[in-house]
Amino acid sequence: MATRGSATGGGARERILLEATRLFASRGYEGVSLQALADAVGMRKPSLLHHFTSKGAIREQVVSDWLDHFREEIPRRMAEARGGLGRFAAAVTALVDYFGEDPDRARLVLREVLDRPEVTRERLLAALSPWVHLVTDAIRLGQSVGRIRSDVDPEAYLLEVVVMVLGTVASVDVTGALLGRGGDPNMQRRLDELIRMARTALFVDEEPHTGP
Amino acid sequence: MATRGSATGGGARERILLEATRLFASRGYEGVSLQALADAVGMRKPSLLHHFTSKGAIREQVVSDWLDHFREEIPRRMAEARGGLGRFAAAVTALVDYFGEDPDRARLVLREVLDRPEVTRERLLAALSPWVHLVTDAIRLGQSVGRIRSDVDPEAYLLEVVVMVLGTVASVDVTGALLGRGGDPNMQRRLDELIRMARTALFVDEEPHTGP
DNA sequence: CCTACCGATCGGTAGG
DNA sequence: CCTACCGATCGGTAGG
Repeated sequence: MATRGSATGGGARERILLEATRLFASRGYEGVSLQALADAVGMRKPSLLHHFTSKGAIREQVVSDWLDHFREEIPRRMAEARGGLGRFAAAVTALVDYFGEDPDRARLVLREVLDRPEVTRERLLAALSPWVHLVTDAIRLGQSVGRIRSDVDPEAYLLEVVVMVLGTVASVDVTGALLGRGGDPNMQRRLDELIRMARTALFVDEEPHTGP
Repeated sequence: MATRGSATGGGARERILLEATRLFASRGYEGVSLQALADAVGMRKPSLLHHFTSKGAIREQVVSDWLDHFREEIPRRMAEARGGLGRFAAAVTALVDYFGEDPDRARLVLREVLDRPEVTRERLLAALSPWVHLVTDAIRLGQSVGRIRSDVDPEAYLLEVVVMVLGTVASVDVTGALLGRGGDPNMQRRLDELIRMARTALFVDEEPHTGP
């Protein structure tokens, strides 16, 4: 995807997309002017439009770059995270790590969901359908073997976990204050509880997760 | 709160706030111009500013009206929802009902969280702190009696449930499509699974919830 | 990647 | 609650 990949010098296109992602995530698409984006990148406004045909085109590229990244990153992390908790923990941990390491990712997705429900629905449907089926098939398998609670609704369960991860990461600065003192170790505390809830609500009995 | 309460005729101020809530929720504060708001209300743009000193003042009023409503509505519903599931189900059901009956409420809150983290943190902290303590005290009590799982993190658990409710309601149009065919009964299906997850992750053993 | 510039729309004011 | 109008900024273009 990256044509140059240098730090700050080369790859104007990449620098534009990087700043656009950060700004769109924190202020929203409508809240970011081309002028503000140009300032952040370090060029004049019309120069942006030599790289992208319009402001909307920048948004599309930001979103589709993210979707590409997500689509390859999540399965990869799931594959390498084969610990003692099985496929479930690998999936949830991959999600938590992916969004946790850059909350802007979660904010960007939530904003697209709020700002453009129809467009975003179609995009997510196309990109995530295979992945959803992979996970829900695994859940149904676990149910037939008796390891997973029979009253779990596989698709709805998965979506609830995703919503919980996205919402938690995106809102940790705001909601973390309700926990008590302390800076942002609250993030980890929230994610720990999230994982506990997801695990407890899924498996028939508590796993002795003594593995790696 | 309503000074007149008539259908569409009286209470210009209320009509402005109603339309502003809907528009801010669906397009975001930056995405709604005073002109668009004036059109929706059915008056000219300068007339809006005879009722509110600025666009920002409209936003403040929308948010604080919502906070007032939320603060009185949630405890009220918790009080009257004394079914067989105890305080927990009352709280979660009150939350789910409150946001579920008008998804714009959830969208508005999420947008404020994303758009103005600092301001929103202080506001929610002031408004929700007492309510948070009420619920978490009840959880700790349940833990000491052995009815609630000892590994539950009370504050984090509550926030995760709130995040799940908000995220689910706000995104149901988008994420519901990943469930399968069907219109919006998916909303109920999602909320059912949400409640099941919240309950299972909280109580030591499954409740035979045969009560009302 | 720049200067110079476009019409349209922004939030808001004057004045009645 | 209106008409008329303000300077500033919006996304985008011309032309090099």
